[in-house]
Amino acid sequence: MATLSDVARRAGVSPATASRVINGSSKPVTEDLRERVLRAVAELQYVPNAHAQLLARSHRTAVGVIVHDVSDPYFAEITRGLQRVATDQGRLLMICNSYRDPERELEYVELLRGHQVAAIIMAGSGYHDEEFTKLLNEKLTAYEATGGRVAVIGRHEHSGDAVMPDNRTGGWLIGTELCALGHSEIGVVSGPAVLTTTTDRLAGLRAALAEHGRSLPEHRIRYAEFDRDGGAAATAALLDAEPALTAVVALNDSMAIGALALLRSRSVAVPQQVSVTGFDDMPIARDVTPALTTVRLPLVEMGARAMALALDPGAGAPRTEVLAAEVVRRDSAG
Amino acid sequence: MATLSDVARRAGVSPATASRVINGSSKPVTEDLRERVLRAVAELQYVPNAHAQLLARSHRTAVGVIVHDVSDPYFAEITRGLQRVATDQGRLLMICNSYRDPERELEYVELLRGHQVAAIIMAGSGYHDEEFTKLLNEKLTAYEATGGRVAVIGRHEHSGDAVMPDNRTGGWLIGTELCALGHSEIGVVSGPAVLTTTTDRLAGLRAALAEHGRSLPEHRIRYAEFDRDGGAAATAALLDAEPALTAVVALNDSMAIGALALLRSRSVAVPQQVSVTGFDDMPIARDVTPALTTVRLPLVEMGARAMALALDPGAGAPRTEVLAAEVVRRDSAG
DNA sequence: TCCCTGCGGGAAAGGGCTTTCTTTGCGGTA
DNA sequence: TACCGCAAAGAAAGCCCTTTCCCGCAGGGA
Repeated sequence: MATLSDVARRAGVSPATASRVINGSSKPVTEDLRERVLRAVAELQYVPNAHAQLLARSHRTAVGVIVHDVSDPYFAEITRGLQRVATDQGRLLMICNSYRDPERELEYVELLRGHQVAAIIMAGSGYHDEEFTKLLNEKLTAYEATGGRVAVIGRHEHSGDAVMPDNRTGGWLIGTELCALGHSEIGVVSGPAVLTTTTDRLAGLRAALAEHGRSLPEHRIRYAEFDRDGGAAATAALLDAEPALTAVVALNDSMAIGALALLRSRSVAVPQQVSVTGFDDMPIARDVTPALTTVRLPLVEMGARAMALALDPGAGAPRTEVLAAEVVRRDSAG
Repeated sequence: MATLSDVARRAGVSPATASRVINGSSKPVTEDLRERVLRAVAELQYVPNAHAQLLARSHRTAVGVIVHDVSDPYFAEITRGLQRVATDQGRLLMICNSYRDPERELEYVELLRGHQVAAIIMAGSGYHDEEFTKLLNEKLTAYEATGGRVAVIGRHEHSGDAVMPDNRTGGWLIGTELCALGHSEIGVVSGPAVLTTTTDRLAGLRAALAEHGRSLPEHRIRYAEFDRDGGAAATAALLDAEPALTAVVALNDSMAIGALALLRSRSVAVPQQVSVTGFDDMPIARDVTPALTTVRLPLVEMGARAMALALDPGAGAPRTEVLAAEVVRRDSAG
């Protein structure tokens, strides 16, 4: 592996000069030397050692992102927004998948801190777990104490800059929608109960039903993983136990797609026999059949805003931006 | 930001000892000192500077991955396979999205090389572009010359270890399938013509049609981006120009989903009036309506194999593993 | 008593780069 | 001719860690 001094030696200059040429330093270098350096670089196929560079200039420039799983469309969209703003500002992103493992989230905070990132952005739900929340907050605070910036998307525990999708109102909206459509026997296909996203959405839904004089007993809720197969399994269990249901509220679109698949396999007509709704409005929601009635969250914008917050030091007071949810009416609820 | 010497000073030991404790070195350290060091680490919230570590131990351990877009399910699946093997071997992955921009691919090769990765894996299609191919090969070869390992997924230009999905046979299979179903008026919704994936799949398809005495004239092929919207647009153009078609072959599943959406919007019944097929068998293919008849590629396995090749030095001769495609019959073709 | 061995700890040499500070050499003024 | 000032190049001091090499000391055998 060729080093900078190899280049310098070959060009007959000092490493300092070579460095200046390669990095386009503001310090002027005569055309002759500049050319010799560039030739040496090409001949040796020299590529600077990124670690050495990053060590030498104590320039924090990259930004770390912790999500549950980038290949999940929900986070893919958020990441797109993050990416856009980051690229505009010439910043590199380090993306880490926690796969919803709190332990791994803690590890990644340390990893990113060790990599000297300028900011850490945590996307995804918080956990109902005091122990973990305390630990995470400690680590984030320690990071901030050394000049790092933190922004979170949709978790309320950390007291700092935050972008919050309005999950509660979203739940309320979809509940209101179903009541307006005349449903009273409503079941819920829910994500894990430890996630704050889940409980927020449930709380909104519950409030809407209460306003219409309906209740949501615990036995009409099934908890499972926040993915397609979880949705299918929860729907199956729910229908077996509660055959009278006329509507199934899935707490995200992936689960809703699982619900649709299960209902199709049992030849239950949607929405004629049972209505199904989702949450998030991922791109695929319009392509399943029937097209999914769901709650839209401005995912890309959430990402963009979070990155903007993270990169702008701010005045000191923590900022919170709440982004509104809205119902998207398609064909799966009637 | 606390440094190792801060820790050492606070614990009253030398940096060497502190380092040994923190990294669990094989060299023994008395219980007393070990404890003092650990206490200092906790008190100072010390996190080692990753760049300094990576520089000091000239240990290449991370692996770089260049894909078109991880949030595209095709690459998401491949990445899952890569990830699995990498994790098993305790390796970190650096994932880079080229967004199908050749320029960016070249940049990322340099970036990864600069980051001292142990191996680079390139997934996704090659380009029909001699200039670019030559440049890329030069960069990869230079990287290999310094001890780096390279494995590619599905591109034939680089002479090294490779995992190859059998795109040509896949195209042949789907063509044969449609002929068997009695179709003779077949149109193609294709990805960009510069991608080798596209031309391989087309070639197989063409061969199958030829075997059944049918041809595939150029005006029955529409080229567009390899995504949903590209698929919808190409299908619209194709149907307008060739109203007699009874089958549309999309060259990947995303495009097929776009085709389905467009046909639905025009109230064309699938498969009664027009059959549609996809390619790749992404997870969502079974959840659209009608469920997609497509060609399955073992995406996760492709990733796993590629990582295995990359991490195993091999005997010297380049290895190529071809992974077979198979038809998955669902409801969109009849 | 002396020497050797072995173990725990520290000093110091990198690892490859950036950047400040210093030096050198030149043209121009008094 | 002597001196000043400036521009361009080089020397060297870090950046923060790991790891080799060396040293001192205690214990055991001769």
